[in-house]
Amino acid sequence: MSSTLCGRLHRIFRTTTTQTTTSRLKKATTISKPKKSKPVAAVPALPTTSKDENPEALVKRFKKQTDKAHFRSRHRNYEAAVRSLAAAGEFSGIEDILEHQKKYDNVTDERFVVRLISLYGQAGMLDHARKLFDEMPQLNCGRTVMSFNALLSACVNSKKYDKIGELLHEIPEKLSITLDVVSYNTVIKAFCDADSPESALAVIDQMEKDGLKPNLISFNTLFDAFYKKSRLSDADKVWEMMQSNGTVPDVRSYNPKLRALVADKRVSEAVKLIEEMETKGVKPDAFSINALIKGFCRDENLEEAKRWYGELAKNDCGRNKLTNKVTLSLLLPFVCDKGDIDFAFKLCKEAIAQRSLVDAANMQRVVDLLVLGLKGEEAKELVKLGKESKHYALKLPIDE
DNA sequence: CTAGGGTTAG
Repeated sequence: MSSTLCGRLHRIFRTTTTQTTTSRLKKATTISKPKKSKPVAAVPALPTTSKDENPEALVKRFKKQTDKAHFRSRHRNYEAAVRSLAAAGEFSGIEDILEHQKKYDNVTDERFVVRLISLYGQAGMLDHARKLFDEMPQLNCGRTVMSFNALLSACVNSKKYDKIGELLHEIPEKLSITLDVVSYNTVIKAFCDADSPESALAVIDQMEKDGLKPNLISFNTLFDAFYKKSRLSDADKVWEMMQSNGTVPDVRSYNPKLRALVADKRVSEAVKLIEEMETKGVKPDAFSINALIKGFCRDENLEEAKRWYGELAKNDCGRNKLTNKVTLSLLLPFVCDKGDIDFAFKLCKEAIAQRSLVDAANMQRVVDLLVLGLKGEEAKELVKLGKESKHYALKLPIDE
């Protein structure tokens, strides 16, 4: 059975690769070529906890820390280290710390190895991911569709889309692995990222023929791809498919549409869509509201931008640091441009209180504007708060 | 302890 399933899926991959999508897939492949010597890190640069530590020290410290079982159980620890090393281009350090993990008993646990495979993928180190997958039997660790899926996903994260067809051809049949919905969804994601949403649609067809039912994630992946390309009528067809599949949309189905409407300068329709979501019991989140804020900032509608920022706080979806950083980086320069110093001051205080990092130059601008606006006390307060937070070395203009 | 094989903006 498994051979039939993946044989068909592989055929879709092959056909689409040899037809219209060839150039696109090739292009997607060549895009990553120039960086071939240095793997592409798929993890966005986020503020890390251990900043400015030199890579050798980090590797050494990390290996010592992983002697503790408690430390090993927290995937976030691994992600932070790998992200930081990848950002520094220290791929041998990543290899060092991940290979080191083989000495722990955890390697017999497939879930643990899956985590390591996906870390290699996030660091853009697909060859290492593949090698680890191949070594699993020697490590006394059983392989199921779960580790195969981790490997597929590593292709997507390292943008090596052309490897997916090879893996589908080579592995499932040989290892008697039956593909599941996650496998198909990963292939859908690969086609979407490789700029071939048409092929991704073909995968949906194939999975239905193979007796697997597409799920929410299958459709949401397609929504994102079509709306990103402003292909609203294609996306409408996906809504119909979803409906006939009996799948109920969630907030992540609506968010790409909100962004597309805003990008198409249809902000009032986006607002209506938010209302529709609420009617249907789908609660808008920070992504939904940020889409609107972005539109109102662009249209220079200060009142509406402020109102929706208030909605963020009300819905308690402004808690996330990263989310807040995005909101504030949208809003702060705009509010300064509009000369609403009091609101800018409030935003800065909230940013500091929530420890969500915003661009230091933007915050300095607020200090300067406060001074210009004869609000010296507020300016001083902000400088003091920035200093206390240890994140901002703000200066009063008179200090210079 | 709660999670990490698959889906969001910049």
